[in-house]
Amino acid sequence: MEKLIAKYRKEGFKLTPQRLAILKFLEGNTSHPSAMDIYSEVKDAYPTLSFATVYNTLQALRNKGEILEITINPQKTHYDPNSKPHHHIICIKCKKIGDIFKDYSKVLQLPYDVVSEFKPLGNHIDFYGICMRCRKKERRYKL
Amino acid sequence: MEKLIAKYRKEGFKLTPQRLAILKFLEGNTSHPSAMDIYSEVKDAYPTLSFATVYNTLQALRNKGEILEITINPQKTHYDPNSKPHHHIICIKCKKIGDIFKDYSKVLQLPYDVVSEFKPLGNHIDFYGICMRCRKKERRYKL
DNA sequence: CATATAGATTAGAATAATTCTAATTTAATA
DNA sequence: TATTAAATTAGAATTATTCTAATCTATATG
Repeated sequence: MEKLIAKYRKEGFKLTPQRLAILKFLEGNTSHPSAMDIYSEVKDAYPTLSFATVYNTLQALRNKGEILEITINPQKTHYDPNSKPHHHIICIKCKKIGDIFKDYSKVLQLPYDVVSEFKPLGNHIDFYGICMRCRKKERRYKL
Repeated sequence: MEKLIAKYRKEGFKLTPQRLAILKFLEGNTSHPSAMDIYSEVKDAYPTLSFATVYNTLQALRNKGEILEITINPQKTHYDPNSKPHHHIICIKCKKIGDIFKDYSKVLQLPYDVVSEFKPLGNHIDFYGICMRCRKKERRYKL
């Protein structure tokens, strides 16, 4: 965290208390929060916090490649502070999102007609499934 | 198309002229239109068309599994009338979306810790890349 | 063919996420 | 400590989508 902060300062990215609070909230966070989630949390410590600041900070971090946008939910964007490329698995019942750290690039060969039209740079997989909790719930109803 | 319409009628899905126009617009359409795209097009033939009808119809078709939602763009949902499972490749410059018809399920083995937490049901891959047109444009600027 | 009615359509209002604005404040530097 | 470019703020604006309640109509039935 300290190193990151020094790097930001060097880049001319001003470290305001609000931004530090947002960074702290995001650090190691695997809950895939929305802008609202971040706002609610940080607002407790900084009651004058505005959405503009949250969005502004998220945009800056996205441009730096420090966080990833998750667009699974058409209602609102979620953010993932883990910038290492990884994939997601979403429970089709409760929408819980799990992380998958595995690189499939080598096995994802694209068909010829696609390669001739696009130069591929990366990939992201959304797996769909049902999580433990929801599976247990389903069973309960069936019995 | 005729068969599909007969099927819909049997299911009690009323085939109004507006719906037929939407279905006709979507049939074989590979442009991944947004609700607005559909509205604009069909409005020409049915000037009283409302967004409610477009969304209502899209929702019904989605529930039937006839169309897929594309959530790549956080601004708005796009729709894909090709209900066969397939993947997408998105140009990071112009956002053009291409279709990829290939089943990668067999090579997408999930790590153990994920399988113990989720029962996987399906997957969708978004590839990122740069399309021909944008690559040509880039080259032009560099020279 | 006329009728009944469940379901569809409509205009416009409501909602919700996100972006914009313009005035004020502040982190970082000198 | 003063300077200033950049950040913060409240609140307005924007945009996609959903809701509402009144009206209309595709379909099934007599």
